[in-house]
Amino acid sequence: MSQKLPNRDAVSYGEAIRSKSVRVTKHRLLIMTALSHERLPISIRDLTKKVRSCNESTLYRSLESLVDAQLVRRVHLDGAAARYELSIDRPHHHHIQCVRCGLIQDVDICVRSKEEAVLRSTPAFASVVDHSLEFFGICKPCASR
Amino acid sequence: MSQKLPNRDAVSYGEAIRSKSVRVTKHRLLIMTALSHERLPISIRDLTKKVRSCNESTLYRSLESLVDAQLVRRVHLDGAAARYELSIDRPHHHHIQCVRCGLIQDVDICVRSKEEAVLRSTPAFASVVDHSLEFFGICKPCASR
DNA sequence: AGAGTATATGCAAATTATTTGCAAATAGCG
DNA sequence: CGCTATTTGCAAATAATTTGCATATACTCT
Ligand SMILES: [Mn+2]
Ligand SMILES: [Mn+2]
Ligand SMILES: [Zn+2]
Ligand SMILES: [Zn+2]
Repeated sequence: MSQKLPNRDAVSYGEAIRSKSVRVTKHRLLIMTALSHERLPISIRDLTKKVRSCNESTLYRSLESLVDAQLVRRVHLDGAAARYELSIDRPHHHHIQCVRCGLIQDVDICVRSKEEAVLRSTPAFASVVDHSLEFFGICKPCASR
Repeated sequence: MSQKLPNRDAVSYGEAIRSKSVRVTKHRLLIMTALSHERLPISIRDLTKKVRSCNESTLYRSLESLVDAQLVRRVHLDGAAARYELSIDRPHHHHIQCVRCGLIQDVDICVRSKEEAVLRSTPAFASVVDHSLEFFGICKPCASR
């Protein structure tokens, strides 16, 4: 799971962005490149430290666009702030976080195959377009302490 | 799925709370009773309107305790604010929300059976204690509009 | 390449969400 | 009932997210 960050170049992200009919801007490229350097979902607060040239409002607005375009995923773990990670270049996945120390790791379990069952059980819905899935546990160091 | 709110009395919630070695207070009983009247996860902002006698700080702190005690679940759907729902009196479940209109419905699909696989794929973790799972889709009215 | 238009960004301010300190109130225990 | 650990109210701090508006920029068309 995870690891092996392809670290593509900005041009390549430009193509990815354009293909979703989202405007390719300097900031969006910077944001996606910054995210590509992260191994785990990062909060906007932390991202501002990595993309200094980008105003915080722009971060919020750009990430919103990128999430809509499915180039980035928004993840809710502990704490009130959302975190973000690239959703291209690495396989779709989810996370597990230690409730004691906050450690986060990727996990490759997914529920996409359950979407059909979801639709069967909720006749009010016509389709499933996305899902969020996060596990919480206790990491080994915390368990043996 | 869902529906059929047992609407138990405060005494009964008192026992549930005590059984988790959490102090039984007037506010906690009021909060759990208020939650028992909700069909869907509710934000703290909305909950303050239902539990007028309870200070907002108390709501935050009480809900934190109740979540820790697993009597309440915290749910992240659209928007920045967390929502809360009782986690007793009705079976463990998750939700699906329409990305167009915000409609929320309960879903009985779950991933508990995948926890073992999660542990196998993340050797750094000793146990899984919880998970969050939410689906997003398009409801039929929105789909045919 | 240049003009025109829709969209993005900076900046400051507003709003919303959550957390905290501390004194007073209360629950649980004997 | 009296004691002690917790909880609560209140006000204030902090954190997170959103918004208005003037300016800058991306993309389309010529
Ligand atoms: Mn990840
Ligand atoms: Mn529910
Ligand atoms: Zn998935
Ligand atoms: Zn579940």
